[in-house]
Amino acid sequence: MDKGWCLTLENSDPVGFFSSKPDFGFDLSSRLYGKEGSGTMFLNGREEPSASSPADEKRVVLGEVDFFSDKYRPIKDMSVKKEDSHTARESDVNTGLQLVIANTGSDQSTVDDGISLDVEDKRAKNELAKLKVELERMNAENQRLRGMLSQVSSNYTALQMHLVGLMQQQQNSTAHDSTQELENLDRKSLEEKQENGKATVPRQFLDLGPASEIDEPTNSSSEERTTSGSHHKKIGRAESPESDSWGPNKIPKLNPSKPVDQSTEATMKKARVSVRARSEAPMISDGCQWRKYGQKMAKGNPCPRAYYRCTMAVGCPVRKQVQRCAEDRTILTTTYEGTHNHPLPPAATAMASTTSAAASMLLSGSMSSADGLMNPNFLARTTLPYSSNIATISASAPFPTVTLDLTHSPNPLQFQRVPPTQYQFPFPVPPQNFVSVTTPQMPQVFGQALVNQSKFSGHQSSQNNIEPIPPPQHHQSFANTLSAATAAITADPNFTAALAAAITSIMGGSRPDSGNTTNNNNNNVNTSTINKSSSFLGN
DNA sequence: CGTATTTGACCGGCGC
DNA sequence: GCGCCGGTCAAATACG
Repeated sequence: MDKGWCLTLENSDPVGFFSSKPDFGFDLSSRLYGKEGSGTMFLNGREEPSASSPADEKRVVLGEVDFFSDKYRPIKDMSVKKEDSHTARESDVNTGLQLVIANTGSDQSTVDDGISLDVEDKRAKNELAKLKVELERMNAENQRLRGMLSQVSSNYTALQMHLVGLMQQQQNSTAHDSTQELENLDRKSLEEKQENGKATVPRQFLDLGPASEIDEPTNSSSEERTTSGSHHKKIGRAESPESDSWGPNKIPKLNPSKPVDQSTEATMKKARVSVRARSEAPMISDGCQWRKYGQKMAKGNPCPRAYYRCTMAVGCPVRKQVQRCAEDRTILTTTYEGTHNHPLPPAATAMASTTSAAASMLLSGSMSSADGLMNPNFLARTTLPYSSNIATISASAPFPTVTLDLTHSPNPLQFQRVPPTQYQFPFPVPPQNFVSVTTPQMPQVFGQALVNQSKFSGHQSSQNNIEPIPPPQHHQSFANTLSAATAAITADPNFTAALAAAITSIMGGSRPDSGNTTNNNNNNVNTSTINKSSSFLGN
């Protein structure tokens, strides 16, 4: 094509013939330029030599060019004549496409060698393809590294928790409470089991959490929840040992005669994680499937509270309550309890890991707090220095509850008090790589969760979507928020217990998530609250 | 027709 | 002991 020629396409195609084509650009070799607005040109064009054509006539073949293979598939052959008016148009009756040729000496024509342009274009495409391949390779590598990091982190956590257990055991050996001794023995045996076990991650960590209960053996408040004979009818339905974890009936009553591990396990099961998030949807998306089994009007809130149970696996004990906030009905409070007894879809791992970590934090925090009360130094040096700083215990809640407030913009240093009876657990500022590194990693570390939720999501992750229902976008962002929350929680170097809990999930059987959750980020965990009942910590 | 939801009944804990 | 409350059950109903 001669210098000064400028070919443009105006797609007036009313039937969308061209608009349905890939929009990867134009083949510059033909010097065809898409004209957005009047109809985006999605086709590539190629100027074809036409021996018989006069100098003022151009023959242009429109076609598709495969981006990767660089193969060209002609679609339409058109020729245009240059006119004195500097502009010529040719319409195609079949497609409605208008090819416009102008002799204006525009800058597009600065390159007059179509062949060199073509070569350059191809080279660029090849380069791009190579880059893509490289990018994929890097991604794979990244995933692998994340897995390794997760493994290392898990091992570290296991070791640290083991150390904590040993230290506490030592402490207890001097201060003795028979129950404590029992607990220590229990921990030790559990740890030993762990060591002999398949995974490197301590399943027992979760069970160790509620140590505080044990620290307060005499008290009436803790105890024996589900296993005692009082509840009855529910036992039948529960197939897993954890199945009856939810319910008012299970409020702890300390029964010293019960094995320690049972009580601790029960406590773990009783731990709840509340997630506050803004959502117009009836439920937030957490990637699990739920079945509603009840709805009640709760006192002090005009909005009904809905009860759901996880239906992703038979006998899964996980329940959740969903209720709108009375003050701000755009805020949805979802409270989870229980541990899934099945693998979770990637989409569910964000919520799962978040809540699991939070619950673990709570439980371990209770232990630490209790220990801290008895042994401040120990506490300060071990698990939860933050909590020790603000660890005044609330006496109201029947269940230990962690509240993740995702309704505010991130303000890491802000300690926000939510319910009057709860105290805040300050998470440290998420690291800068919080989004790009930590978040994706978490799902790998935390394979299974304490909790999750349902069908609206499930598509946060590109692969393995179990949920059939495509999630609204806000669900996606919510999942990302959860990932961020998880990241924030786990970003706390002192938050080993949370890690332990999360890791426990892995042991729970779910395969690690590929961690491909991309981070978009409206993630904001600016606040977390811990609410510990009196029974939990003892007064 | 199978599954999910709704909704009133029921149960146990707790406070008075 | 009674009533309130939170939570669960299960029959009835709705839905696809």
